Amino acid sequence: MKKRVSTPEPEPAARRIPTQERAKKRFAAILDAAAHVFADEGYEAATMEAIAARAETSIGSIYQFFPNKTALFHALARHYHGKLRAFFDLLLTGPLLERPWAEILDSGIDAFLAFHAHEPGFRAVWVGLHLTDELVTEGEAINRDFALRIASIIEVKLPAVPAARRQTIATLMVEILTAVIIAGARRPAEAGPLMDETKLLLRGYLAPYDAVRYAR
Amino acid sequence: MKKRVSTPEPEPAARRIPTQERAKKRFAAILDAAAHVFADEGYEAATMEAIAARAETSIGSIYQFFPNKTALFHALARHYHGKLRAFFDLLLTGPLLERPWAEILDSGIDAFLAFHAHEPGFRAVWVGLHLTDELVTEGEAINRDFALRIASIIEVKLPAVPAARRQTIATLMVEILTAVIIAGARRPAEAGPLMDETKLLLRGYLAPYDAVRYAR
DNA sequence: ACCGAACGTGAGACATTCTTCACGTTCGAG
DNA sequence: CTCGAACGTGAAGAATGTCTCACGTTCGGT
Repeated sequence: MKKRVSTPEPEPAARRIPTQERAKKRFAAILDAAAHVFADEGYEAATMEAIAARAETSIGSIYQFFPNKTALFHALARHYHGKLRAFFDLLLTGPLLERPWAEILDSGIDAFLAFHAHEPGFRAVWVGLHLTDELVTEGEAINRDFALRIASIIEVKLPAVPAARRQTIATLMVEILTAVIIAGARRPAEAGPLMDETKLLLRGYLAPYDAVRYAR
Repeated sequence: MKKRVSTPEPEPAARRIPTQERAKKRFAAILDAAAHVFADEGYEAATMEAIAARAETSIGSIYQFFPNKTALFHALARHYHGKLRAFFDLLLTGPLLERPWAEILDSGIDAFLAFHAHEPGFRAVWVGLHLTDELVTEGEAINRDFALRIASIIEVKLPAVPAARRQTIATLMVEILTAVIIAGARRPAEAGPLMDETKLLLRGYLAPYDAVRYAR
């Protein structure tokens, strides 16, 4: 279950790629089941058995497509990484970008919240990705990607923000959003107020830079 | 390793309480080793074997004092909870509280950072406490405690903050500090700038309430 | 010096989970 | 309809990890 420090990672055996329709369906069902089970139990506690059961298939079938548990999790991570990309592409090319900064902030956060609510496995993957060294790399990639997109929005909408701090601010925003969403999931009763306060926080914090454009 | 839904939790057997000096030393060594191993590997991946090895003792000795792995982790959590309490008591009774808000914020964060750096296991415990349902309760207790102390500082130093939002703000601050510290540990190179930006963020966000006292 | 209590040990019982594989089934091209 | 390839299955193998327990050692009061 755990890799000893010296193990040279025995090159995960290649697996079958589904060609028939039923195999594709099964593949998708496994991925979906994995998302739910990982979300409910966490990476370590989730068992292949449970995932197979939830996908209404057998353990053997999972191993037809994924060489091991880690690979399954990675596939899920890539899946969500792609979805997050699509989400941002939509946001960055849509009409929202023409609105004032405060509105982008509010609506962007709401949209991201909706994305989270709609993809139950995403949070689990995101959290799980920072758990073990094995998975951190993938998680960092998603986070960095996320931060880069935010930085590009800041560059356009808040040109008064010093370029040197732009990336740090974007990173901080990602970390804060992540933390608040996770906290909200932990205590649903506080989720609403906490999120509202977070919006106020981010708006208030960056307000000086937003004001510049009107100040001169 | 995992509890099945119906298991009625078989009442953890009582363990020996160390009376002799050598037993106390061993007890402490186990706790210390556990902190490091949990920090390095995470709760699930940490093995009792590894903890015993690090404490330079045998597995059997651990089970002399702790009925199971969870209990060991809980003991560690209580240990750090106490230390955090002491940390805040020091802060809340010290001369720092007489200084202006911005200074309390900066110095308080620095002190908390130092606390973290000085207690390597604390972060691991803090993170681990939110991983499995089994441990969430303890983690929430620490977080709530933390937030209450911050709220009480806000009440004194920033009386302009509406009472209704005080607790939410304090909770948000705890979540943010946690997130930034964890992120900093993940990417040490960015830790400094990220923490500085966090200070700016919190200061800027609450500045309006701080200004009130001088404004009238 | 003596002795009961406290202590320390680690092999192994027991349990869980990942992963493989040989076998049976279904599909679809010809 | 035929047949090879793709597919699905789950019992069993292999690995790892938690926790117990019978035994040997050390301590400290008398």
